Amino acid sequence: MAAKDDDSSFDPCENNVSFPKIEESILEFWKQNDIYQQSLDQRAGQERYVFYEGPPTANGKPHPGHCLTRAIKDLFPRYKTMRGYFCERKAGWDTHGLPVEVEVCKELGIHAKEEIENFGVEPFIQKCQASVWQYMQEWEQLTERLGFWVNLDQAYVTYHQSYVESVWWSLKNFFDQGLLYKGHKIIWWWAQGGTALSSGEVGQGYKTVKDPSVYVKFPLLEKENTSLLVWTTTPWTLPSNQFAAVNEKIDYATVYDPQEDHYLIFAADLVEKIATKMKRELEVKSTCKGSELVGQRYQPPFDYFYKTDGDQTGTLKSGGTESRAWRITSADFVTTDSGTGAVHEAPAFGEVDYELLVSERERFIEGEGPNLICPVGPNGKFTAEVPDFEGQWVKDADKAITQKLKETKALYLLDQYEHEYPFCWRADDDPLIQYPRESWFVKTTDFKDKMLANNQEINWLPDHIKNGRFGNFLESNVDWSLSRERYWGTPLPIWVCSETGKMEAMDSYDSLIAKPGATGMEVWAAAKEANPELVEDLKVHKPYIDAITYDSPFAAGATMNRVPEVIDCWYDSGAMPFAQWGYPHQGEKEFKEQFPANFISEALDQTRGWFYSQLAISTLLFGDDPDIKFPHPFENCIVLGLMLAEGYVCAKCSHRHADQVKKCTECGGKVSRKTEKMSKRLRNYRAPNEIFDQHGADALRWYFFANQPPWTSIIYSERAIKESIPEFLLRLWNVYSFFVLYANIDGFSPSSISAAGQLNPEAISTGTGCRPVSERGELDRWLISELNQTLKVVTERMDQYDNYAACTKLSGFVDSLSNWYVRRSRDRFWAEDKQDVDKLDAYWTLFETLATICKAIAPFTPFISESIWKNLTKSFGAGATQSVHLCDYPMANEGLIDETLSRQMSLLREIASLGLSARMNAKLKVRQPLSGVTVVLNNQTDQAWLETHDDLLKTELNVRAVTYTTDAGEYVSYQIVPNFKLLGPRVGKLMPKVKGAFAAADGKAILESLSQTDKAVLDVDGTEIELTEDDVEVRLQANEGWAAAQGSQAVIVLSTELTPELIRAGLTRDMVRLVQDYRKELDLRRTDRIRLTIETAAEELTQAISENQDYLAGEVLAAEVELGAVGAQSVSREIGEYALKLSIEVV
RNA sequence: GGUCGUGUAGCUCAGUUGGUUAGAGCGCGUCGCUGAUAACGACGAGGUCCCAAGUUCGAAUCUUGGCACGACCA
Repeated sequence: MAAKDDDSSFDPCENNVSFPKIEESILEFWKQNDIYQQSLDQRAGQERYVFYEGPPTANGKPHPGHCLTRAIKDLFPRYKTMRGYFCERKAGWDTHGLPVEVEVCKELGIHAKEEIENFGVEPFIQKCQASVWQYMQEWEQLTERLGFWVNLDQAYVTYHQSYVESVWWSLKNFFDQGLLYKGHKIIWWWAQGGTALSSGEVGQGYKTVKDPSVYVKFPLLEKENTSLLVWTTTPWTLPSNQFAAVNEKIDYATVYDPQEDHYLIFAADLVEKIATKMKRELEVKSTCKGSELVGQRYQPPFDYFYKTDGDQTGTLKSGGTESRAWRITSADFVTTDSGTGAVHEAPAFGEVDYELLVSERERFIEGEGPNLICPVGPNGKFTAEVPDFEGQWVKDADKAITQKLKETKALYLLDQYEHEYPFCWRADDDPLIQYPRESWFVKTTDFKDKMLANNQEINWLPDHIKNGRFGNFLESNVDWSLSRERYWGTPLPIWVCSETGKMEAMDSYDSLIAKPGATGMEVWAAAKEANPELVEDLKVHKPYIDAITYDSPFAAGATMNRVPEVIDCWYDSGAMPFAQWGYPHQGEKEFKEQFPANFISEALDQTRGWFYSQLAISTLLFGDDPDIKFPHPFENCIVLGLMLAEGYVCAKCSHRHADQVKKCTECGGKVSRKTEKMSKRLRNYRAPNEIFDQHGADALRWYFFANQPPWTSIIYSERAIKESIPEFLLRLWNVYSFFVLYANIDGFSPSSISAAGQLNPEAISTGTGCRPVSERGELDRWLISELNQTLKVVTERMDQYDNYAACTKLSGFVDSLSNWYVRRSRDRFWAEDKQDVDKLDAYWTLFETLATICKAIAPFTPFISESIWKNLTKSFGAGATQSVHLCDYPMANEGLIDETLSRQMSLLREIASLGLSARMNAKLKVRQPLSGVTVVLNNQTDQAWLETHDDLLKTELNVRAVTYTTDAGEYVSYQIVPNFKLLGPRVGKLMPKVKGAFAAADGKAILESLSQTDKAVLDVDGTEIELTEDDVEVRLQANEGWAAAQGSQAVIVLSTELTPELIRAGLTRDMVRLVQDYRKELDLRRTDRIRLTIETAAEELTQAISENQDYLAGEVLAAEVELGAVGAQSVSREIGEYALKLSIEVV
């Protein structure tokens, strides 16, 4: 954008604008001048707008979904800053947890926990810490390139000591209140990784798999030759069987299998199904309710425990005794959807099974109920209690167990069953198992009501999240399973007495080492000495923290040792409202000033993640504080939809194509468009950087903001991103470059403005030749009115976090600006007299509009607006605000909104559009002047106004005259229709008849009656209905035979008769076009004056030219127009059937 | 199976409290413009508003029940 002419007020715009190139230079400008910091400094002391950054993990590459979150996170803080708020934006990084460990394991080529232990926890942790920053650069680059203004230099990091200690403080708080407890639960267990997974993590790993489906005979002890037929998809749990469950309400059949000469009991509804599967005739002997089966004893398929404990009984609380296990019980969850209607229960390996055990145990007096059978180790392998399968990984043992069942004839049927089963989300091949485990829990269930109340006060967008997904999740709240038996995470700050088992929680490193007898700190000191590069923060991590012990206050001579667990990394991120400041050990001021957040935003998958962890921790910690009102820790939350990729997939061979092609490049098959999940594996999306390089960050941002509400799923389609450019960015750019072009040609300069500052309307009004808006022409007043109307809507919508509606409004305005204001004002800019008042009005109006709209779009498309701003303010030097992002957001001046004018102009535009439509239908090109049009309005309210705009219509439609008529019976017929909204409630059921009566009535007569007496009477089946003007809507129907077009408010009729004079005028316009073409061909400057010579034998042309010589000369900037022989430098052209030669000479 | 959401033009989506000609952009077609020019504009074709029942004078809109898709959870 090098200035060719330093005298001009604006740098010329390049013809072929490259947004990515502009953006690079703007980034440089922001950096050089520290605009972000300035935008903050300028608001210091103002009311805060608090934003929390949900920390991403930087150990993977950022993908398009991150662009969306970062774009939305940028939009509202920018907007609010311009609205005058002080909005600091602290970046953050989520650094702990399984994802990091798994990455490091991959790098090391190891997998299981034992392998990590063999590698050594200390070097492993060090690797984790380093790995966290692996893609840091890419993240920072993306953040900057997208224009996401956030303070990266002072980012919070979840592994930092201060952060960890904040988390400790909150945990100690819970511990001291008894809210942190160790419990025994069935959890989803990742055996290879040796850790539990949270429900959110489990949810991410479901896959469809085929598992064996086994139907096993459980012989009943009290019934000869009869078995309960039990079904399971996890044969490996059968050795641990403790009960069989039926549903009391279901009917069970006793069937006879002749082939085996054996009786089987299972759900009556399933007899046919199972008979089909077995390809056997099964004979139903009798049926009974499930309740009749309850209590019967059976022999389990494996006797590892049964052989010793099979006869044990216990005393019931209700009196009497019952066998402890291996009998039929009842459970509601048993259905006949699949299987046999009888379910095998291994309480160790199923949550519902475990609950059943617990409720069974409660029937017995203390100590006499059934114990939990669990012959599987934490590594997922069978223990010595099951010698036949000892050491086998349970899932692998399925086969051997099935084989064994076959041998003992316990197996009745073997089948396959397809279902969803969870796998470890980070290690795809590892199936999870349900497993009993001791784990630390946070007692969130005690706070359910408070969390629900807190939730009610949050403004969720979209609002169905509140009582839908999030609300439901809170309703079914279970205690937070907090601990992880892993390595890289915030250590659980609890120390246990070696003697008494009593525990204490620590809230900081200092308070820990200040404990009497504290020792073990030298382990860290030694490591640090060996490697001074080690970051200090590691000292609060495993294994260093584990080394620290102190004297037990509970028993003399005993030591306090830390428990081995680390915590769920969701807890880390949920603690960020206070932990980002290190509160309460430090940062109290910052915390108090910036709690709660006004605004956060993440994608839908964070419902159970960050949204929940924040709300839960905050409610537990601060929910009872009378000074802290709900909602906290966030007030407004935009829940973004998932981002989908667009793919082109061959129907035949499934080959994937990156771009839209019709035929498959591999097999020639038909390729169809498909939207699907983004997947690293399929590489079905373009890297964000490629989008930035080709289309620019503003294009991507605008696409995100303006194409759909942010909570719908967004298709990341390069094609769509590209297409959104001409619609808005380029259109605005064209208007702007049009302005710059002519302002420079005319020497228009805004530099006369005193105190330019932010180029507010008041400042602009001081410019030389700038008249008050009220004195300017209609078109100018209309534009300013639309502009203010736009600002009004945009600020209203943005205050409601509705960026989509705001963008729609902005886009509509830019369209009006380009396609009506500039188009209709072009000749004003071309006026000869540089001091012409109307011309200056046009410049000032357009200048003000550009300056204002540029500020209005700044939060959305920060680059292009900055670029325009810099050029518009070029002539003021330091007199104008340096960056558009340092300006206040433009607010509507409602006094300048003229609703009537707006309505009238839209009517005028409709009439113009109808005129063009009529021309089109009559095949009369716009270049051909016509003698006139006749306009017939449905409603005369605005006729007088329209009549004052004849000139505009004349130019737009290229006609000589515009006439309005009310008596247009010749051209149109009047059709009247009822105003349903008004008449409906009044006449009720009569409405269909009224409608008929309207159709049958003489429209014109009724209209006349209305216009004369303000009322009319309609006869509907003998009932007279009195009508007022409002009850009737008029529709005009153009009669046949006219070149006419009808719209909702008017009919336009063209005079199609072409006089020779009109034809010649048309020829002249053709001539103008030819000359302009030729000028361009000769590469003349726009301001070059020429001598034009035309040579033609066509009489019609000669006459046309001489008749319209002045017009022609004016249009093509010809000093002279000569009819006669051309010289050697000429071209031959044709207009219709006429041939001619042209020559041009610059004078 | 449960919860939530979505279903409107070839594609992506709007459609305010129910009101009778259902809109936009892109794409497509036809044409125009040629001093915003590797732009720009106009016009047009294209819709059983997923289906069914109900409420109502009147339903894309409200109710109920289906169907399909998606997400989350079991």
